[in-house]
Amino acid sequence: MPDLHPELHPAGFARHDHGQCVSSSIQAAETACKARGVQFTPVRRRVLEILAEAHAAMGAYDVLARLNAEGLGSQPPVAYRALSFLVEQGFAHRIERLNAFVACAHPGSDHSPVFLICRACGTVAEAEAELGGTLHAEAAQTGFKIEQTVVEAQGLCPDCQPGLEDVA
Amino acid sequence: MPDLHPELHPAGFARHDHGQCVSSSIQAAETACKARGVQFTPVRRRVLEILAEAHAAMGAYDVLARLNAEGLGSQPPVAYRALSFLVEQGFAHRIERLNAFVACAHPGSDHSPVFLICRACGTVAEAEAELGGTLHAEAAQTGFKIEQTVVEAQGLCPDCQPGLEDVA
DNA sequence: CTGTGTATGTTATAACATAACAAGCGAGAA
DNA sequence: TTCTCGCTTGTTATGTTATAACATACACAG
Repeated sequence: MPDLHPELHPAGFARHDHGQCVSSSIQAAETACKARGVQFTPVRRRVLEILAEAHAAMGAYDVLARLNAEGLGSQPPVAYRALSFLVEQGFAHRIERLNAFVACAHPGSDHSPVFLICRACGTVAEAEAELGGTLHAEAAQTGFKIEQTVVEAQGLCPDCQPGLEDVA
Repeated sequence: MPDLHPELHPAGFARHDHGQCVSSSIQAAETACKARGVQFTPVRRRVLEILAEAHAAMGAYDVLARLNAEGLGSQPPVAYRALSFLVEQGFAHRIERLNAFVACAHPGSDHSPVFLICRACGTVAEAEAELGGTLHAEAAQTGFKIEQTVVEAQGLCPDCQPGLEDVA
């Protein structure tokens, strides 16, 4: 994997109250878990916090290193299990392109996300897009029944485009 | 990786002359290479043939096994280099979701493909879609400059849908 | 013939992911 | 209480995907 600079550019291309968005992620997850009767355990909670704080894609082993530093688990399955749980429940997403994970930016709403991945700073922004309909329609013509879609765009975020600062 | 059944369902959801589509892939690649002044070496040609014949996504190590059986290379870099070349030149595509590769179904035309991946039989169909415009427009609002997109839909192809045969 | 560029061969290892089984623990039944 | 059931976590081991780094070969221009 190329270096993801997981700590840089903690915003989705816009400054915002970061502590707030972390705590709202956690709160949404807590509420949803209660409603669904699933457990929001310390490991799961902490992994979601780690992802939300990073506000960028993190590899499973990066997450694991954090957990390990805090005594919450040291072997890959611990991280993968927590990440799988978060993805299943819709609290986080997997970025196929990067073999990495991000906290969901729109927790609670049922959505099919579109990711904008900056190749310079590694920031991942989650957009909502209208592709679902178009795609389903196109697929229907061939008889294909879509269950799930992955849409990932790679490019340069506003902060990393030439003209303002360095070209990277 | 889940089993990809690389030999099954050799069509993009439609019967067609298979030998023909293989040879047209090869021919298009040969022409393009000549035009661009890059080499279409035996290994590269054979890898493209292997992908085109399979007409499904194949992992790099599956391709490597074939090469190895034919004495064309036995180490991972051989396969990865050839695959990278084919992807760069637009003769093949990488399916992120599957960590696998397919021969391009529309060689020659500059396109941003959409893949329909059947979770039951592993067939991968390549569609053209109009998403590029929509996506660019949405991204432009945030100031993000898209360079490349990945669109992959997973579901059931016509042959694998319940009602006709087994549900899988 | 010699240097340069491109491709391939080979070794080794990095990075990502999961199978399989053991152990802990809370909730509800007996 | 005590059992046992289901779920979560701990741990070992291994499987799978991918690349770094360096050596070799070969064609072609100078």
